[in-house]
Amino acid sequence: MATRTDPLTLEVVELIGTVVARYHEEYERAAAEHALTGAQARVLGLLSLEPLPMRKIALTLKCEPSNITGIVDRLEARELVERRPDPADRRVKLAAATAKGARTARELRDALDFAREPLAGLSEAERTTLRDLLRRMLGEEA
Amino acid sequence: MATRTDPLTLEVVELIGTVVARYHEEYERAAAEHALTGAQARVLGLLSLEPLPMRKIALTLKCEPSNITGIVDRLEARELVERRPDPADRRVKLAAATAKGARTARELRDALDFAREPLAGLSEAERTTLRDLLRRMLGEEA
DNA sequence: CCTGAATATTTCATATTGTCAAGTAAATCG
DNA sequence: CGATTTACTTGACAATATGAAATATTCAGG
Repeated sequence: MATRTDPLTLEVVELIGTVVARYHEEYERAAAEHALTGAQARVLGLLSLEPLPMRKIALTLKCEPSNITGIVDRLEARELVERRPDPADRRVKLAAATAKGARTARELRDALDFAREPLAGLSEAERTTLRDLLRRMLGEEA
Repeated sequence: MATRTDPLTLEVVELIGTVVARYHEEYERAAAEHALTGAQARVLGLLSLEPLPMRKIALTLKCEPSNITGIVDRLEARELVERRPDPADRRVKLAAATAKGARTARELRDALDFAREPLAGLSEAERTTLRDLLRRMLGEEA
């Protein structure tokens, strides 16, 4: 239990807190530039990879399915996303990014400079070390 | 610009995204155990360090001052925080954690095991390396 | 000192996000 | 076939966020 309070560990925890805060700021800023909220940007980002059932979006974002309905409604109203029937199961609605939505998602990703520009200051060997330490910190499943 | 798209950098960026998601989950979970929202927990955490003018809280959390009014209202209703006049400027109200609020903030901090337990799996030398890499990634000001 | 601009906070209107409970439609199981 | 489960939507409500307007106070210039 020595690691729970030793100064080094506390400092790393605090640095991670700073990383989290910085990441969020950047994410919200990038989303706002496209007149999207953070939640909308997250859903659009997911759907730009592949169409997903509403249920799956809720599971991924760990929120209630009823919440996703509204977010997709707003994205759909702006023609960034569309609902399609699932041919295999008529209960399911697949949400999919439109061409316009995919374009917006790409621009959003490009705008997300956080951790990309700062990482340029690290050598390849250092980035490898950082990757390995983060992987181990996040555990096996990551 | 090679670092903007090379696989190693993208993987590190993705790992950081995972860290951010995990941190948030844990933070919300810890707050919920005390029947607090994330925003309330953040404000209470700030005020447990020192009393602050409402304006300062808004600046720190990068949101509108009118937003803070409601959050402090709810914390005050639960006697976790109190508003005091600022003797130096009668326009200002200082929000301060009560004894009960300070206790809650401490429990909250202790419950925030994220990154503390996982870090136990890293040796001291590795934690030092991680700290230095994070510091450099965050830049001089961190 | 007095007036006008600036500052700190609150209030109000409004949008988004989140939860939960209830409702509808479709699939699945016995 | 009938009962249960699953997927999604709807409605009610709380919290959070923004922006504009209102109030009180401070401050700066004349």
